[in-house]
Amino acid sequence: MLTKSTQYAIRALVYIQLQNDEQKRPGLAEIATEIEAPEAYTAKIMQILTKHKLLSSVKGRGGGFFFSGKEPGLSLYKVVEVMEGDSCFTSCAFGLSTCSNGKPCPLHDKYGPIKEAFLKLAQEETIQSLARKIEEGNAVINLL
Amino acid sequence: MLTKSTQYAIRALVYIQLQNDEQKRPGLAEIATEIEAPEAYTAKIMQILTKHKLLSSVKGRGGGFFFSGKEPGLSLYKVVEVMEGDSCFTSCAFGLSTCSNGKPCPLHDKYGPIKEAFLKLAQEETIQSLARKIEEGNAVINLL
DNA sequence: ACATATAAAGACCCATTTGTCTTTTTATGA
DNA sequence: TCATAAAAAGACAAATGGGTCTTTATATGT
Repeated sequence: MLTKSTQYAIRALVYIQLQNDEQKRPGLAEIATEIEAPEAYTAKIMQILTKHKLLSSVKGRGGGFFFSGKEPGLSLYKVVEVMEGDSCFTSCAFGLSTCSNGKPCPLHDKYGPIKEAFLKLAQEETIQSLARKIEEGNAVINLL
Repeated sequence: MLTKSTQYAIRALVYIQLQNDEQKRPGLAEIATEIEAPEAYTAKIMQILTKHKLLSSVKGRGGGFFFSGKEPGLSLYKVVEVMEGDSCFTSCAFGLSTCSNGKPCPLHDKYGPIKEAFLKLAQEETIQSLARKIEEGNAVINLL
């Protein structure tokens, strides 16, 4: 499972993309309310994201968060990597650091493909592709 | 990812099954050493497992842990459920409590099958089936 | 019967994640 | 130009997961 921080990050980024698509740059307070996350904690998460240049921000009056068109699609993989590292894509379900094709743990053959599928999902889906699903009415991001 | 406690539990149970297959009942110290886990912490985990009757134990001289033949195969699902709950099998990747087929989050359709596959794995594989893989030389549980 | 080896129980501690509060910086609109 | 709205930064607090230590209960071999 992804950590709560990662989930907040993904929800926030998707919300920002949706707003950007309507020529708006949401601010922290608005984002936190919308994704149902504590405001101060959301601030921390946004700081991590901007520090790693996953999106842009401007301070001061009329400021807020946005994707500068320059950034290409932002994969979920990248977001997860920045928020919690990539161990959820790589580590052995048994917790064996030595687990490999040569020295497989008893779950290696069955769990491997699942991890693969998850990695593929994270690499192929982007904040933008998720936002599009919502815009096209194929998904919702309603928390209530 | 499974928690460290769950991983310790699975490793311990598989080791006990392997020893049982050779008519032995390993004790706490031996188990902890073998699975490379802190002894006192392993004790806590064993207490949880016995309290939930996932395996049996005897105190005193010559005591130790064992599966009374009565217990049928012990699924990984059951172990996970006892150790950390079942949210890793059920919860939404987006962290939306409302996520469902009717109100799908943007990852619902692609992540659902992955969760399904993981659940199936956990329900079908048992401590005994894992132990058998090791006995048949198709897997190892070596930590070094 | 008893000493002893062993599991069980409980109190405690540490690290990480999650979350809050206060202060500082900075861009911008009036 | 300058007051102010906003993000950035940093210190702190709470909750949880992981881990240790000490004491208690009990089964068993002698």
